[in-house]
Amino acid sequence: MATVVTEHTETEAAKEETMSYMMKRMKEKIKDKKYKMTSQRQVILRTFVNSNIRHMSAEEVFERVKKTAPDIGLATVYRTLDLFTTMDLLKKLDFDDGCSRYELNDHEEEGHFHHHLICLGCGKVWECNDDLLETLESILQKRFHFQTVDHQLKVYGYCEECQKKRAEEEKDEKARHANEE
Amino acid sequence: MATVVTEHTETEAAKEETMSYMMKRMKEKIKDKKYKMTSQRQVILRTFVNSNIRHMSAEEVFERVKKTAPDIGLATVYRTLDLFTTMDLLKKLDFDDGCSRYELNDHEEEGHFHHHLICLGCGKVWECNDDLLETLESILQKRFHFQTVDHQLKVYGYCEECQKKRAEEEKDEKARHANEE
DNA sequence: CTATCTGCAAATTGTTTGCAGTCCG
DNA sequence: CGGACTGCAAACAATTTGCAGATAG
Repeated sequence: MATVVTEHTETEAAKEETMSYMMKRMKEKIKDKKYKMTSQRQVILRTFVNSNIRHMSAEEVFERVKKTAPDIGLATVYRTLDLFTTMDLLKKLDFDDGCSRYELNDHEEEGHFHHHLICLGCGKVWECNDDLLETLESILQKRFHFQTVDHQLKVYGYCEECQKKRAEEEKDEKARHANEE
Repeated sequence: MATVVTEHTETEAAKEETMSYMMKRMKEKIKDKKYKMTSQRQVILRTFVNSNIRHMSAEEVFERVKKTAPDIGLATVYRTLDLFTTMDLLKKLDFDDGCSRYELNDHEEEGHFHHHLICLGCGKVWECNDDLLETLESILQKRFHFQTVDHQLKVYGYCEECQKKRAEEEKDEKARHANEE
């Protein structure tokens, strides 16, 4: 299973701000529907805001949350992540590493998507905020009459580091071949 | 689990051609490495070429292959699909419906990707061959020094049919609300 | 002949569900 | 108080693995 390491640098002040913003959104949306505000739900949301890791799997969230709330069950984590996803607080992602990942859905402005560069070498994931695809929707609408709600672009390739590694490996490979023959 | 229904119309003649082309590629690649040419592998590849269904899950392939080769095991199907994917004969896809799907990787020209429009209503998948993203790679290279090998764009939204359905449902919903109050 | 491949069954892994008890509103 | 929510354990579904026998080259 590839490790998805995406650091996220943010000042403490900025964190506070995101924190209260997300909390407010959660409280609004929870009141909106007939849901309840439980300690588990608060802790899980807080985990996303406080963590430097931007994309977390259910298991990762579970491990982190257990430190604050040791009695929590994995099933609750799954149920909460699911709920938050339908509430648009989180976004469910898939990096082909065998499990779903979730990230804070803090920029909810329409039409501003962000993409993921997934390194096939080390599995690291970069984020790329871009409006490259801004016009895509209108094209799809015209050509397929398809009403776009969201899209996810995954780009597979090699990061700078792995490009170097691979170049060296290839060199070694060739050297070995030359010796064998 | 959403059903992925993507029909693929092709004349018998075209099928024959794809068939022999794919078979040739398989034989080449199998000889290239130290792999062996088994009847199971041939049957599985043939299944992809002959089927009208473009994207198949392991289970679907298994069901189809069993008709020709009743003794085959599901594990073999998985192992073969995996092998074919690393051999670039197939492409592994993920439509978020709980299982991986595979499609024939017949157009191997670089830079010509095709995208999937996934309907959030009925789960149907459309294909959209397009060069919209042709310039993407060069931008990523410049900005992130990321060497792109492949990318996958998934577009979520509603197909024409489901747009109508949803409009009606909304109307009904409103009518019901009006009655209640 | 022998390394690769296969079928089978058992094991793993990520996720979901049923249920009895707990807790928010 | 009552329905929503929780933890637990059992259930599930997709995929993987170990192994003894089969088979391609």
